[in-house]
Amino acid sequence: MPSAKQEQLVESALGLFERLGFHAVGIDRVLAEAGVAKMTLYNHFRSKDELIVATLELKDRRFRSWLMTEVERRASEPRDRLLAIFPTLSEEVDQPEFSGCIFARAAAEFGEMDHPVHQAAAEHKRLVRQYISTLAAAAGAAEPQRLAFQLGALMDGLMVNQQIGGCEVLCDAVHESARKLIDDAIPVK
Amino acid sequence: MPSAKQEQLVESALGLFERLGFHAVGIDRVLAEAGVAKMTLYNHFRSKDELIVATLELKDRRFRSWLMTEVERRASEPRDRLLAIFPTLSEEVDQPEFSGCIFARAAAEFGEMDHPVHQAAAEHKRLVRQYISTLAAAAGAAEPQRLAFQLGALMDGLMVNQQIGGCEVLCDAVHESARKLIDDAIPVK
DNA sequence: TAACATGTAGACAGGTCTGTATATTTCAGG
DNA sequence: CCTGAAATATACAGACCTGTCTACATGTTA
Repeated sequence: MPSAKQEQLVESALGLFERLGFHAVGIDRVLAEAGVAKMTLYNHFRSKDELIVATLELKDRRFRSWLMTEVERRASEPRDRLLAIFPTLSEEVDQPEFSGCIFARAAAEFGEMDHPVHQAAAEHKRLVRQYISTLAAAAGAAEPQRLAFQLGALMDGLMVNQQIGGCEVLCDAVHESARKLIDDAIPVK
Repeated sequence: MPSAKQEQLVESALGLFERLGFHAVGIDRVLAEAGVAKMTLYNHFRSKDELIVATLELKDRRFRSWLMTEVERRASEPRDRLLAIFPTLSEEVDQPEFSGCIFARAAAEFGEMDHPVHQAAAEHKRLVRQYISTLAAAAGAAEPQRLAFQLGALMDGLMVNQQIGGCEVLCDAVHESARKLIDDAIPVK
């Protein structure tokens, strides 16, 4: 049972880290935005890194919940749901304040594979792939995990390129890529 | 005509930034590794940011030159060269010390679009796309730029996922994606 | 030899960062 | 009303950061 102050801390931290990056945001700034004293932070978390991991775990739950809800709202057949991932994601990355995939950024800023932050990012990517793989299996893909890797890579490619220098055609081109891969991997009934 | 010391600075900086990140590496560490005095740095560059831009420009030239050389060595027909991009890139990302695309990382650490570092990263992605687009046009693609966006996104997706948590099947799955996209966009003669 | 550009060494200013220590306040439950 | 847990304000240590400054060494060229 997380306290209210704890939630507020993680919430503020997530917003700041998403906008400005992990190393670029100091603890004092998080505290000011959350309206919380420094000792309160260090009562709930052992270190800044532990706070970062908590923000990634929150974002992971939130992102996957949002993705699944949205995908299931847009389509009912597993095959159509696979395809619906990309218009859904496009809506997200088209937001003007979109600042890239926070998990990719976390893994980049904390490069050592055994760092807890890096591992939290890796776990998120794994879970997203797992969801895609489940959909692909339900849709009758011969190699659902393989398709999950392919679509996962497309998603990350979309986010990276959109953040570096967005472009009208990008989202549509990536969506078309996904359609071709899905069409090829899952025979139409 | 860049001085020898200047080249040494950029070279050391590139190595450190690739391994550890831009914010994580201080100037003193670059100076120690390069064996150069601090004033020498500030005689050649106005700021650390300017040094970072120089390292990105060096890496851009080096990466594209390597990519083109390798691709042209592996195949002679434009269409085969497009396909050869992915085994070539796979060789790079399979290195144990691979630490992700430094341009994506730069754009992540310097999020503001108008920051010189961000712009240098964007310029690199644009130039890579331009190369792909040229190959695609020579291969007879109907929409070479569109294919370039698709393959560029695949490249970034490969690099992000390999760095976050590499996997045997990833490179192969992405290569297969590229093959399908190319087959679909360029009719076999 | 003299002038000049280039690089070196090292201290320093002024700021930031994480994490700790201390002393005080708030507030709910018995 | 009293006790105790939780949060607060604030100062601080120790480290790191970028960028500047000064004084000195080196080596090339005229």
